[in-house]
Amino acid sequence: MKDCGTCPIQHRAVCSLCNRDELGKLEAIKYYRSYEAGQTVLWAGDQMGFVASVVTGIASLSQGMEDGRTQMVGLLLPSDFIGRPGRDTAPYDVVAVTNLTICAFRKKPFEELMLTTPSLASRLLEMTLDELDSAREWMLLLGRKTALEKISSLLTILASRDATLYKKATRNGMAFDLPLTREAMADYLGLTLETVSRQISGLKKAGVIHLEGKRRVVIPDMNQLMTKTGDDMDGGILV
Amino acid sequence: MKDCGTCPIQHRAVCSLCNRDELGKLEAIKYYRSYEAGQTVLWAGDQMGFVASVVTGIASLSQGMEDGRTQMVGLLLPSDFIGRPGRDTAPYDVVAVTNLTICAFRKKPFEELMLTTPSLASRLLEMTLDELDSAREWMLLLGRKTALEKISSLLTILASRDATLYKKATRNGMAFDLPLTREAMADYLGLTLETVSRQISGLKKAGVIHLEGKRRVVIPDMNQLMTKTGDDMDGGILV
DNA sequence: CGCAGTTTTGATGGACCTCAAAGACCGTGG
DNA sequence: CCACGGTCTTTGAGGTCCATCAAAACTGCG
Repeated sequence: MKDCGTCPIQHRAVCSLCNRDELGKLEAIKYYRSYEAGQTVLWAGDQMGFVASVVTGIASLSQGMEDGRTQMVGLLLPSDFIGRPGRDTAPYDVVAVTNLTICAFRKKPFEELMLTTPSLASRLLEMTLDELDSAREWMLLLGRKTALEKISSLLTILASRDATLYKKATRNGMAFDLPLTREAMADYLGLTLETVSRQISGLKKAGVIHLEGKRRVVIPDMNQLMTKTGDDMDGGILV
Repeated sequence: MKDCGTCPIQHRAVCSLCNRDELGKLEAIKYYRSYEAGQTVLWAGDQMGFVASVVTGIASLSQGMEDGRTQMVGLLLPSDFIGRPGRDTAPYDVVAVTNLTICAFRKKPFEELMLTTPSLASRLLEMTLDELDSAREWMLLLGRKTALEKISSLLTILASRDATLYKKATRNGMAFDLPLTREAMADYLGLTLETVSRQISGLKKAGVIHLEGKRRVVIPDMNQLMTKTGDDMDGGILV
């Protein structure tokens, strides 16, 4: 996977607008790193020598309070960007949720390249604006949704991301793997792990979802799940 | 206030890195608009013909659910940016919290200017990354803090913003105006207005704050307020 | 004054947290 | 193969924080 030409995320990553020449310059300063599920990629406050794109796997961004309470503030999926040009310490803990591979760029040269490469800067702006939108959507979830709505929203999002990944539409009977532990879900949703577990059991008993083992979720009726999210469903296209 | 040279926010706004020549081009496509407190600047879903900087006053970004629940997802203060180049409908309601003046740029020409003006694009990226950080900080507040911690955090933030505005440090005995109604605070904090009122009464009874009228807040001991926020205080510099 | 909007205060209930223990899953080693 | 321990998950009982419902007090204004 040395070559950007065969990169699975090239069409969506920070480098997606770069031409062959610009990709060449990026290749010169890039290197891959892998982490196992559970490993910490960066601790909040660490010096960051690189910025990076997630190539495969999932990472989380988390913020903690002194007494141990933590809140996940972002899930990084393939093609998402880690780090911030112009700042040299990590603001959040970055943890590999699943096995993870990233395409890292040495920070200094990357920042220099940004100055002379509008296609890089403008794609990063676009991605950052998208992330800001997701963060704000999550604020609505954290501030106003009930536990049931939170869980349903998370499952809906994970289902549609899984569908996107395999280029399929969400549909009745679809199944996907839950990459997160109950605790990680709780941290993301602003709940306790017990509440997460109870709500999932509730959805299972109500027949909205089935579980195959602990980690595989089957959704017999996508519409039914979406009615539990509290969201407007006008945009929900079912197949 | 026609001239960017006398603009109070020029040094922090999206145009802060522009040279005289670039400012000239911006002046050609800009116009001021004013709104009274309570007026809606944009409805979610509206076509946006412009992007803008807040010059004076405060605006809020809010997201609503069908059943009426709402969550404020951002507070826009002087120098903050409204709108997103590359998208033409507003994602959130934008409401003038106080009397408000904005410096608007026609969207199409602004987008064209962005393509040829790196200082504009890079400043917007920087501002967007800062906003993303604030949004994530707010996620911690919404997901994990208690009502008392939420109120205390909001008061601390408003106090330090007020101090910044007048180029003073936060200090014991400082006073500032609460620009938000109880309901607006509740929408921002993910609480009900009754809970907001009760917590403020509690802080008042505990002597952590004093109220002069309903809207002016006096903070006799900034440190005491900050211990209520739940945050790490290592950075808190008192005068 | 009287009215509308905002804020305060009270009483009650419920959603979710906390504490606790048991059950399921999985790899390891006897 | 099964026993063993560790991790993750489920389930239960009880308590608390905050939402909800309701009404009164305050504010500003015609």
